[in-house]
Amino acid sequence: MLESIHALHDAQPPSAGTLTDRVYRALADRLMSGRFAPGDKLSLRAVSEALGMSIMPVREAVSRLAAEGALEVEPKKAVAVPLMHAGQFRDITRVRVEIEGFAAALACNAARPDQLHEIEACEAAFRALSEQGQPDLSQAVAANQAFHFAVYRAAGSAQLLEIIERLWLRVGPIINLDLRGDPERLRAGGAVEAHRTCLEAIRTGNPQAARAAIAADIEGASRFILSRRRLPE
Amino acid sequence: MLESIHALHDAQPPSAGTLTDRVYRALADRLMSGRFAPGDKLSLRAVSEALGMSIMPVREAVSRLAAEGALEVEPKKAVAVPLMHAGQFRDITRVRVEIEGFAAALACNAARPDQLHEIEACEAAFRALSEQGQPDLSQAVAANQAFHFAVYRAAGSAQLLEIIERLWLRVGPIINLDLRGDPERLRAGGAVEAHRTCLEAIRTGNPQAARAAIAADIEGASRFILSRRRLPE
DNA sequence: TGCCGCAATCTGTGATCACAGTTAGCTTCT
DNA sequence: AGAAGCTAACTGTGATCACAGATTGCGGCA
Repeated sequence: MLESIHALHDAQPPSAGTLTDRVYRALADRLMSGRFAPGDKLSLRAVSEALGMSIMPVREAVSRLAAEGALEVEPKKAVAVPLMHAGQFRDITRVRVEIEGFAAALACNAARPDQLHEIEACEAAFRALSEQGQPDLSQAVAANQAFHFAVYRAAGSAQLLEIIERLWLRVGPIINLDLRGDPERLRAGGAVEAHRTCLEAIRTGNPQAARAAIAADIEGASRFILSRRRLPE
Repeated sequence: MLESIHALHDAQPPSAGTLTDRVYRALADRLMSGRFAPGDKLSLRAVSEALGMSIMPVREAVSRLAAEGALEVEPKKAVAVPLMHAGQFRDITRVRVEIEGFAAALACNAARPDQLHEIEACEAAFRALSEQGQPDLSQAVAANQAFHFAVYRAAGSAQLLEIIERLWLRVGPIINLDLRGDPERLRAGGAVEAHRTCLEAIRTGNPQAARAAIAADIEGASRFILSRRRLPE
């Protein structure tokens, strides 16, 4: 079983909404930021005890995440973070390039000034972290995510944003677990340059360039991960 | 309350999977094909009684659909099919044009011979239905859906297919409820021509044409629905 | 020493019950 | 007759219990 469950209670108390919502956010956050690894198993009872509630809210939250493909639940078997074959990873990468690239292109024409400022701040924060000698990888994961979603939010499409969130829920355990564990990724992947190029494209209103920059970022990370050959098949 | 719930038991017994899965499929099918209208209310207890089970499987299925945005559930209030503002509908249409267009483009290079045959059969079936004097609108809805998903399946991307299914789950109550109630849509929308053009593009391996044809189909239906001004805001 | 098999434990699934907030209809008062 | 206020029924949420299949590890046999 996964010991990190026992740290689930450390989540800040947003206390908003139902218990189910709280469990959902806690699990989703951990999946997206790579604090769960593919193959990790969860137990409804263990999670519910760690969170001090009955299993009812947990099973509903898990059920939602399973519906989104972020968790895998086979009848009578422990729920698990899905394993992903290399082929599936290539497929989801292709889809991300198209969809997240589209969002970046939209952002060029739709970003309000305050949103542009936020994107600039996120870019600067991520670059600052990357240039440190011993980057805090956990912060780097968060900063990278913050930049991407600042861009996607600026696209002004709620539908698109939800779709992208679901994609990240699925690739988070692969992308961010990897990033979290390897300082080299920050340099080799070329993420810093891609972010800078993307920011510049949004600033100057160049949709094709923005799309290309996001595509380069996603494909760079993908190549790096596939080159490790840790994915089955 | 919605009387059509009482007809839920007429679903063919796939009997596969858990009770929750069966309920999920039954509700999803009805949403996607427009047999639920925006604003319709559901009761967990009513559905469970109509299906002859406890409310447990129903609430899990509903919870999944709510996570996908296909149903709306506010605490302590009845579950409802979400209302959609005109602005939201325009947004989702824009996203569908991009994503479903991308799938059609992929299909041009990825469709196997048997998949091309299936697409051809679906196109012919839909055209035959449309050319009848008194088209069976219920069958037309199903035939239209069959054609689109034959194309999207041929794209060979499981990720894309899931995303598109979720989009249809959300627009189904609007698109298909409308189509189901108005014979005029079959003619005015230009769906038959769009399907033929799309089929021809896949046959000849022309991704841009396929993308344009799907875009024309989606936008045609969207224009028709928006012109009715039945959507709030 | 190594492998097979059984049994205890753990898994999610489903039913039933209790509860608090919402809704809607009826009664009652003006 | 009409409107206001109260009550009764209905809503989803959460807890607890029962069950059957999967898993795991221990014990015995070769």
